[in-house]
Parts: sequence; structure tokens; C-alpha cells
Amino acid sequence: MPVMSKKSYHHGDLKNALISAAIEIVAQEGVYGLTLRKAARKAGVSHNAPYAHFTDKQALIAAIAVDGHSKIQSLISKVVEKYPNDPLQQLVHLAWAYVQFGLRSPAHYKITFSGLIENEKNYPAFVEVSQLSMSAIKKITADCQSAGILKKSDYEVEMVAVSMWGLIHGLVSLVIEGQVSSKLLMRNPPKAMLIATLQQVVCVPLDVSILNS
Amino acid sequence: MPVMSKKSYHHGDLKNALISAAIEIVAQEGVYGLTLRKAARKAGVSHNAPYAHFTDKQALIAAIAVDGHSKIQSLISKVVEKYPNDPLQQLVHLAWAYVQFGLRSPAHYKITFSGLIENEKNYPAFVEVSQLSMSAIKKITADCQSAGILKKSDYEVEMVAVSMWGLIHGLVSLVIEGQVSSKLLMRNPPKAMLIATLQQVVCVPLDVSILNS
DNA sequence: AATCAAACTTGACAATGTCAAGATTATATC
DNA sequence: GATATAATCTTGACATTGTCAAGTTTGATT
Repeated sequence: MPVMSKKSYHHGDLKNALISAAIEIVAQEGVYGLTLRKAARKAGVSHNAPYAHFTDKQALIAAIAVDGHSKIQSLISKVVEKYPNDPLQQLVHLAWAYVQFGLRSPAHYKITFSGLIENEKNYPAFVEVSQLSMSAIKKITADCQSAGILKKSDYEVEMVAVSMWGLIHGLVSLVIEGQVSSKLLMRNPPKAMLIATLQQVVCVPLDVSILNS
Repeated sequence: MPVMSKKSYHHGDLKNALISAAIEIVAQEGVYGLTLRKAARKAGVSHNAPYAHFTDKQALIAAIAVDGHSKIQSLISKVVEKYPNDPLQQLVHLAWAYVQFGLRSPAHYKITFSGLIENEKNYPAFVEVSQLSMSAIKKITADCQSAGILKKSDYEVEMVAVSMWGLIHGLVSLVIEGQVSSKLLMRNPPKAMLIATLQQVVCVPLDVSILNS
């Protein structure tokens, strides 16, 4: 791994530098503000340098999405480690991680989870990492069912996991889009909102205090 | 309302013509294929004509979203008329309308419900129509609660409605993005999928046969 | 040390969003 | 009904963008 020297012809770590730059741009100017040339400028290279690492503008966007999935996954790992054998805590904190990521970095969240990538199958890294996310949710869901925390439906585990995923993702989307009135948010901050939602799905009553950590 | 004469300087109904053209483009070439100039070409006007009706490219996108909301709302109206005093049927068919719209016109659905509009507050028509959608869902949800079909939570009706909305929207999003494996879809076609999902939320068992219509 | 491939640059091109200024037509006012 | 006014549409121009082509620099391999 070559050191990032100040002024060499070769950047050394341009790919990651471009991704970071792109994430910053997206955070500051939104999805439509992202430009290949702008990212290149921010990384201090010429306007065509990105093409050595990304075939497309879409490929850079896909890389941002991969980064988003990775961030969520590292959060999930931490949560699973912190609450072993407690799938309810894992589930709630998993959902909470999504909400936090979504509210903290809306644009990044959108790119990652809201289907802004046109042909995802063209980007194997994205396909792989998004399947990993799904696997994590599936595992936690299955554990919840075994522990009697989630209803067992007649359909397979994946079915219920998709429902959970959808529920959380849908909620976050609505909050980000502002379709949930701010008044409602004031009276029911996201954390309580999440609990209320999960209570619809979970068949044991939830104690809100489990979230104080 | 002037007739759409063949070759007058004034188009007569350019605004709607542009929206239709844009929807077609989006359906055929995806969101990134949409271009102001392309829509203008398709409507047979000069490249700057759209600016008489839309301040922005974003404004045209917002108009597409408004159209999507309108389509869903007319579907909702029909369903509510068809099943008066049967909130469960209303709920299921409402959800089903979303799924159908999403699977039939993925790109249009994305623009309408997936937050592709950057600053929605800048487009009052969009804000208004999306609030109407929410109101419809809220009413049906409340009716379901009154009928004992949906659990009453400690939180207000809007809370539960948001959950329902989120659940449906999240599911459709995942299907559109292809994050739900096609194998799963084969074994559980969308209609059954929807039922499975609703069974997580609804506290009375659902009979799949109610969907045969 | 010579070769090769990867990483990066410069240059070019068509397409796009949008501004400015002018042309055409509908509508309202007298 | 003529005239003013505003809405609608056109032509022209410009900077920016994604991407192709061709060349340059450099690290790696032999």
C-alpha cells in the first residue's frame, strides 16, 4: 500500500479519496449536486482520473451505496456483540441504527437504500453487500421467532424478515421525505416512533426503557 | 380551453403534454434518461418552452410525482366506494394498489414515493397531494382500529397509519430494487407476500380468498 | 535494465440546464 | 374594436457535464 505522497503523479489511494469526496458532496449539496468532475477536483486530480477506477458515474454512486451498507453492517456487528442471545435488543437497535443513519445522512441513506442506482445487477460489489445486510436481518428475525418475540407466520423466515426490513426502511423514508408531519415527530420522537411501530409486529409488549443506553 | 390545433404558435396544453412525455421517457429510459430537452422534443416544442410552465427540471419531476399521487388516489377512491364499511378490504386493496403501481411503473413509483425530489417543500402541489394520500391512509387505519381489525396502540392514529404506509412502501421499494430474491417472489407472489406482511400487523387472521376480485 | 500495464493528464465533443432577448398570440381594458 | 399587457413560445448563447481518444508518467515484473 503506497503512502499518499504529496505530489506524485500517482495519487496512491484515489479510489477511496473519490468515494470520500463524493460522500461529502452528496451530504452538502444533495444527490443532484454530485458530479464526477467535482469529486475529481476535490481529490486533486484531473477530470478524467476517476475513469481509472470507475467505469461510470453510476459506478461511483454504487460505491457510495456500498459504503453505506458497510457502515450499517459494522453497526449491526457491534449491536450483535453487545447483546448476545438477546434478539429483541438486537432487532430494536438494528432498526435504531437505520433510523439514525437515515436522519443523520439523508442523502447518503437515499443512495444506499432508496434505489437510486439504476441497474444494481451491474455492480456486483453492491449486490453482495446488500445481500449481506439482508442476511443479518434474516438471522435476527429468525432468532426473534425462535425466542417467541416475533410471530411465526405460515411463510418462510425470509418473508418476515422482508417485512421487518420494509417496515423500518419505509418509516425512515417517510421521515426523510418529510411526509411525516414535524408536529408528529415532536410529540413522538423517532425512538418512540420506532417502538410504536415495532409493537405492531412484535407480539410481546415492549418496555421503552430498554432503549436507554 | 383552446383546442390543440396542429400548428399554432401556442401549443394549447403544453404543460400536460410535457408531463405525459416525461412519464413516457421515465418509463422507457429510467429516471436518469429524463431530460427537459427530450421532453420538449417529444411534445414538439423548442428546448426552452418548458420554462414557461416549470421553473426547473426539478419542477417537472415534482409534477410527475403529483401525477403518481393522483393515480393512486383515484384508485383509493374506487376501492373505498367498492367496499363501503369494510375497512379491512379497503386496507388490503389500498396496499395492493401501491404494489401494482410500483411493479407496473417502477420508475414512476420511485419518483412519486421514493424521495427523488430534492426540496419537496418548494413544490406546494406536491406537498398538498402527498398529504392527501396520507389522510386517506389515516382514515382507513382509524376505521380498521374502530372495527377491531388493527391493534390500538398507545400512540395516536397517525402513528399507526405511518407504520402501515411505511410497511407497504418499504415492501414495494424492496421488490422494485430487486433486494427481494426472485426465488422468494416465485414462491410467494406479491399478492401472497402482501397478505403475509399484513398478517404481522393485523390482529385478526386474514383469509387469502378476500383478494380474489 | 527493459517491458508492460496501471494510473493519470490533456484535449475534444455532443448534450444538457438555464439565462437573455426577441417573436407571436391570447386576454383584458378602454 | 383597437390597444395594451401578459402569457406563451423561439432562437441564440454559455458554462458544465459525462465520456471518448490519445498521450504521459510511474510502479511492477521479468
